[in-house]
This record gives sequence, structure tokens and C-alpha cells, in this order.
Amino acid sequence: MAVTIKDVAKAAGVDPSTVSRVIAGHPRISGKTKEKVLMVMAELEYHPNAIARSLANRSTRTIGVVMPSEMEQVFVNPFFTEVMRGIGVSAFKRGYYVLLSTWGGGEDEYKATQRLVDEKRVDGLILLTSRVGDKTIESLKKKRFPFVVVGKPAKMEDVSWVDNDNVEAGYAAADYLARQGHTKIGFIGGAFSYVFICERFKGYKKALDANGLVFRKEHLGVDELLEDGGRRAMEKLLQASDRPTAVVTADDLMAFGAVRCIKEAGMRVPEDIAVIGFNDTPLARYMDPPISSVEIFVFDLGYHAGEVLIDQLEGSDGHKKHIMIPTRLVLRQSSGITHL
Amino acid sequence: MAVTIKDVAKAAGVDPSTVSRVIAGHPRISGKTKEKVLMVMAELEYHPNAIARSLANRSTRTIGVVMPSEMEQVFVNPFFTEVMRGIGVSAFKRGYYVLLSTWGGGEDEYKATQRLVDEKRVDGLILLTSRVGDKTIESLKKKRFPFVVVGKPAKMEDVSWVDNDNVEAGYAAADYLARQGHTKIGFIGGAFSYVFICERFKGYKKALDANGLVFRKEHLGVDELLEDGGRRAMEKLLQASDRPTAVVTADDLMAFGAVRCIKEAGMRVPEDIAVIGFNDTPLARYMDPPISSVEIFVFDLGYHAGEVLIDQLEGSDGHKKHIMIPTRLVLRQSSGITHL
DNA sequence: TTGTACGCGTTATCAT
DNA sequence: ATGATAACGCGTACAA
Repeated sequence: MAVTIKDVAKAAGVDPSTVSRVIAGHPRISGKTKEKVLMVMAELEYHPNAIARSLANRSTRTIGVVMPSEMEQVFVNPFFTEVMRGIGVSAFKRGYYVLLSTWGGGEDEYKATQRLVDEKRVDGLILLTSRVGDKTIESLKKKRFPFVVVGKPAKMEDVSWVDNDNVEAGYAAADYLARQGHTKIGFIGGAFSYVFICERFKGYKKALDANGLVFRKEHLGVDELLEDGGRRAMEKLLQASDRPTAVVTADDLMAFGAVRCIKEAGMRVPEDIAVIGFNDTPLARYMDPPISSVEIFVFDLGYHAGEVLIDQLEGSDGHKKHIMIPTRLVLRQSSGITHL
Repeated sequence: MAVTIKDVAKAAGVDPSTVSRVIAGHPRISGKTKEKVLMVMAELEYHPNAIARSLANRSTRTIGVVMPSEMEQVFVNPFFTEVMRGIGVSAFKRGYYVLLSTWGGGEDEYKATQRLVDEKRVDGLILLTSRVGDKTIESLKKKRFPFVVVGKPAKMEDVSWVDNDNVEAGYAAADYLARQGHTKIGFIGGAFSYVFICERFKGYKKALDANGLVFRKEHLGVDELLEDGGRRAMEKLLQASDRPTAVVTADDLMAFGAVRCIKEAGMRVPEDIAVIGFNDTPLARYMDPPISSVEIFVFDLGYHAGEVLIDQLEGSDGHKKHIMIPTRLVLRQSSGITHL
């Protein structure tokens, strides 16, 4: 049986409550007893039982993370690892633990979340899924349970979230290509039900406007967010009456597919068609040619999500925070000659 | 204030202990009261408080995972994500949660582990770090705290672990190349202080023997486990008096570096030098040429680590289990013509 | 400044 | 088959 607060109290000749106060750093405690207690604690190698603390405290000092469902995607990009690392670092800094909600086999994201909340295992939640079910969010809101979404949810006003500035990012990519002299710039992306796709497209279009270019439907390719999707979308663009000389793809995997398609059509990247991807997946730099991409700083997404949540847990400030993480265009060969 | 077991008891007209029994599925309980209680539980949306349960139970139904420190590596390959997914699935199946131990900033792996154990936040531990400190393991052993290591620790006898059969895998890779007619096969790897490097090398050497080939020191390149390491190691091999026509690299990243080096030297893969990598990183298939690699089934590593740990937690069986996950050679263009 | 007494929500042991 | 009671280890108003 492990050493408890009672053992420490007995050994120090004080009451358990006094020991408790020492641990809590209570102000009104005599220097002598405090020292004495600390000595005994060290001697006995006492460590407060976190569970008992939680029960008395009504706080677990633990934040829950709901893993996303689309595992193949997560698997291919290191998004999950990086975001977890960010969450982990912020949690550690503030003295919190991270509990992973794992699910599958009959249970869905919604149920998994409920379980975590209802069983009171965590003080707050970070939702990672890119298309968080409204059901989950609505339920959490109704229960007034603290949570933060990574990525913008559909109804974003009264929910805390941390996300990239995807409009700005889409703008930056397209604007760069326009300034390189391209006048026919295509866009390849996934379903517009993804908020980030919409936003990146919006930014892209804005850049066209700003550079006096017109958007053409023929230059838009929508397909699944995977390599094959990018390839198919590119095939479509190549059949346009006036094919683009550059494309912005809203995801690196799609960019890989697009590049492959272009090569197979006997053309070169970037000489015939320049390509800029998104997310700066580690793969990007290894491709032939290395792919330019918009870096999104996934670690920071996680880190700030943790910060926002913990602020919310500790502060009385009930305001919903929205944080935009800036992005950075990483230029490599696929987007054409640079001035480096 | 949430609804507790007392509320349910009151509403059902029974004692809290009876409700508890219903929850636990106790055998001696009348069908009538059981139904009644279940009704009330559903009606009141009662959910047992996990913390209180843990306190009374002395069991958290939570397993801790200690993340590795070498984040760059983890970041580049999706190892972490996959292994977590495996752990998550097994944990979920058995009704366990997963607590991530995150550390850094002054704290080391040892301290992070101690914290988890001493505060009694978890019932058992899975250690992911490739070179788990002896200090950590010794301490856990002394405390008789249940844990499982993913990968073989230095002193492996009386510790539970789950790992690939790396000797077999190294053998398979080198043997394949030998059967393709190669007589000069090199080996590129990281420091031999990594157990998996030793093992893969051992298998490689065994395959040479089995095929009547001799191992030459000139054909061994040791450098850091990253792309640049692979490139440097390959440069060295190219300077050998009789350069190899094929290489086994103990890590995909090193394989990428090796391929790059070969190309830069004006040679081709696989025509001039065939290459086989390790881990079957998602990147491998996207390389030019696509890299053959040994798939190591990271998900299974995690899954079985979870299983072994939970068995250990629940069973009285105190025996240390050792599980070998088989590997599979995935043939792509970098290893030469196949019969497909 | 310190001790007393009770509560946190559940489970387990003894009764009945 | 069920109820009363005492843990589980800690925090905290209240009293002293």
C-alpha cells in the first residue's frame, strides 16, 4: 500500500489537513511546520494521489482529445502527431494531462465524446475532426462543457476555435503565381463541404481579382482529397479549351497526383505547368520536382488549442476565443524559378 | 450538479449499493429491481463518475503512453500515429482509456514516467521510446508496476515487449537481393546502439552467409538515421574499391538519401544500384523511383502492446510476454525487376 | 496557525 | 436479495 497523506501527517506529528495545506501552498502556515512536512514528504517519497485529488477537487486536470475518424488521411500526413505534440506541450506547461478518446467498432465520435464528458474524466475537450458533427458540438454547448475546435466548425460564432488563415493562405499561393506572370491559374481541391477548402478557394479567387485575372469554371477541379483525386482533377483541367499554366491545389496529396498526371501527359513541372500544394507535408520536399507548399504550422494549432482551452478552464472569462495561425508559402521548384 | 448514484437510488426507492450492484452486473439481484433501476438510470441520464469509481476501485482503467523524445524522427514518419491508433483500438476493445505522457522543458522521460506512476493516474504503461532508459525500466521493475515496451529494451529477458522480427526482416531484404543475382550487397544503418539496427544487420549478414557471399567492411555505412545520414553513408560505399550493386538501408529516410546520392553520382536506381529501405514509410511509394521497403505493421505493434499490457493488468499471469510481429517485403522499382 | 468534521461518488463488507 | 456502514485519499469550511 502506497504512502498516503495520513502517513505523512503521522510522521510529521501534524494533522492531514495541515499536510494538505502545505501541498496547496497555503499562505498561513508556519515556516517550521512547513519545512518539517516537506522533509517528511521527501523522506517517505510521498506523492499525492491524483484520483483522490480529483474527487475532492472536482477537477481532473486532464484535457481530452477526440481522435479523427478518417484515419487513412491522418495516417498519410503527420498532422495528428504534430497537433498532439502541440497540445502536449501546452498541457505540460500548464500542468495538465492529455487523455485520448479512442473509439471505433460500433461507437462513433459522438458517443465517444459523450462518454468522456459524462463520466467526468476530463475537464475540457479538444476536437480534431475536420468536419466535427454538429451533433457533438451542439451537445457540448448545451451541457456548457468547455471545448475548443481545431479548424473552423460550421457554426463558428459562439464556439472557440483555432485555425489557419486559409483565405489568406489561398490568396498568397495564387498571388505568387500571378506575380510570376501566370494568367491562367487553376484550382484543385476537395469537396466544398470542408470549410478549409472553401476558404482556400475564396483566397485564390480574391488573388485572381486583385491581379486582374478572371476565374474560369474549366479551371476548377474538385475530387477526393487524395493522390488519385488530384490526378483526376488535373486530367480534367488539361482538357480545358485553354489549359492553365499553373495550379493551386488545396492539399499536398492532390498536388502529388496532379504532378504525376502532368508528367504522364508528357509535360514538365514547372516549365509547362507550375504547382503549389498545401500543408507542406514532409513528403513535399522529396518529390520530383520538390513541391512548393503552404506551411500551416500544425504544432501551433495544437499548442494554441491547448492554451485557449486551459485559459477557458481556469479563467472566469467565458468569451469564446478565435485564433488564426498564419501560414507561410514555402517555395521549391514546382512553382517555378525563384529569386533565391 | 450532476446526477449521482444517490439520486438514482432515491428515485428508484432503493439503496445506493443496490444501484451499484446493478451497474456491476451482480448476479444476485431480482429482475424487478434491476429493471426498475435501469429505467431510472436511463430516465435521469445517469453516468457513473469514473473518478469516484477509480478511487473506490483502486483502478483507473487507463493506460499511460510515454512519448518518445526524438521528435524530429517521430515527426517525419507516421510511426507515432499508427502505434497510437493500435494502442487506442486495443484499449477501446477492452474498455480502457489512454493517457499521453508528454514531456520536455526540463522534464525527462524518467521523471514523466515517475509522475504518472506515483500519482496513480494509470494502471499500466506502454513505453514507446526506441532507446528506453535503463533507469526508467529498472525503476518500474522495482516498483512492480506493469509495463510493456514497444521495441526490445537492452535487457529484454524479464520485461514484456512487442517488436518486429528484425533479424528475419534484415534477412529477407538481403536474401531477396542475393537471389536477384547481386553478389556485392551493402548495408547502411544508424548507430549500433539501437537494438533494431543490430538485428537488421544481423539478418543481413545471415543472408549473405546463406547465399555464399562474404561480408566486407567497406560495404557497411553507419551514419545518423536521417536522409543526410543515408546520403553520406552511400557516398562512402561508392568509394569502396569494389562498390556494391545493391544496398539494404535500415531506414527509409536513409534510403531516400542513398538514392539521392546515387542519382547525383550520375547512376541509376535500380539499374546501377538496387536499394531496399525499411519501415515502408508512406513516402516510399512516391519516390522516384518508388522504393522497395520492409513493412513493419506499426499498427500491430501498438495493438499487441495494448493487449499484452491489459492481459497483464487483468490476468494474474505474471509472466513476461514477448511478441514478434512479422514483417513483409514490399517490392517496388528500386530493388530491380520483379516477376509481377 | 492548526485541528475537527464532513463531503466528493462509488464500491465492498457485513449484516439481515 | 437488499440495506446500512465503512472505506478510498484528499480538500476545506469552520472552529479553536
